[in-house]
Amino acid sequence: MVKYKNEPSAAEATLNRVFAALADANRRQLVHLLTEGEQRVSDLAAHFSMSLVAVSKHLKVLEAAGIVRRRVDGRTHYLSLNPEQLTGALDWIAVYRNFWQQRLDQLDNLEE
Amino acid sequence: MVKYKNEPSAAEATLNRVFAALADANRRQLVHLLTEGEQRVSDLAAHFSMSLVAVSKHLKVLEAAGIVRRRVDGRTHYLSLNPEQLTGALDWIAVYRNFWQQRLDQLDNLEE
DNA sequence: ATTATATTTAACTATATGGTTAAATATAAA
DNA sequence: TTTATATTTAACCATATAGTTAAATATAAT
Repeated sequence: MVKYKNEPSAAEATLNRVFAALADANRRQLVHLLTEGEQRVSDLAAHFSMSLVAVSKHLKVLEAAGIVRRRVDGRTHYLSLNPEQLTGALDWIAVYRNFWQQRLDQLDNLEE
Repeated sequence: MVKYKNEPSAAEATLNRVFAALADANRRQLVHLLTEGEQRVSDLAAHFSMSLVAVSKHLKVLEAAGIVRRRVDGRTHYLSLNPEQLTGALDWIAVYRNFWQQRLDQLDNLEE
């Protein structure tokens, strides 16, 4: 019997952070806003009813997950999207979402 | 200026739950184990070092997110995968992961 | 040098999460 | 009917999360 929870690999820790970052609608909205390009913290915060400090914290969560990047110019912080970081999460989900479809495809191949 | 956080729609609440459910490596492992087919709580728990009660709670989180389904037969609960529930999360990520690639594709189309 | 702007950090609160052990519930077997 | 099995619920603990306001830091403008 193989048991798990041995070592949480770096890849697993990254998946944890990426999925957790996306589990909040405000953060997903931040990702959406950043498709318009690089933006300042206060520009982003203007779209929300919560405080700028709260938005700043959400951006840190996205940054720690590697989903957004920060460029600092003087007192101003510019945030931008790093979409490649979503690849691991996308691939993980795709495997299991497509699970039954893959099985059906395999059956089709056997019948050919 | 359009502000958000007006009403958390049912679709957003579902995405919140699905992403949050996937943000834990033990739960992702449960999903993986369930690709082998319907299994009992105690069968699943045997793969982990944590208690059966803890596994039972993780299964509830996956069930609340709609990722797994439960069939009760007497005292035994059989859990199975509901992969279609991952579609919304997959689609959400795909939009943003493909964001730059789509932009590049659009540029390619203009050059043709 | 003073003031205003951009943002983070600190301190705090409330609630959620992930785990535990003990007890309860439901069903099956002896 | 007594006992064993399968699982959940309850009560609890420690840590994490999401928000707040106030203070600190860094930089730019007057």
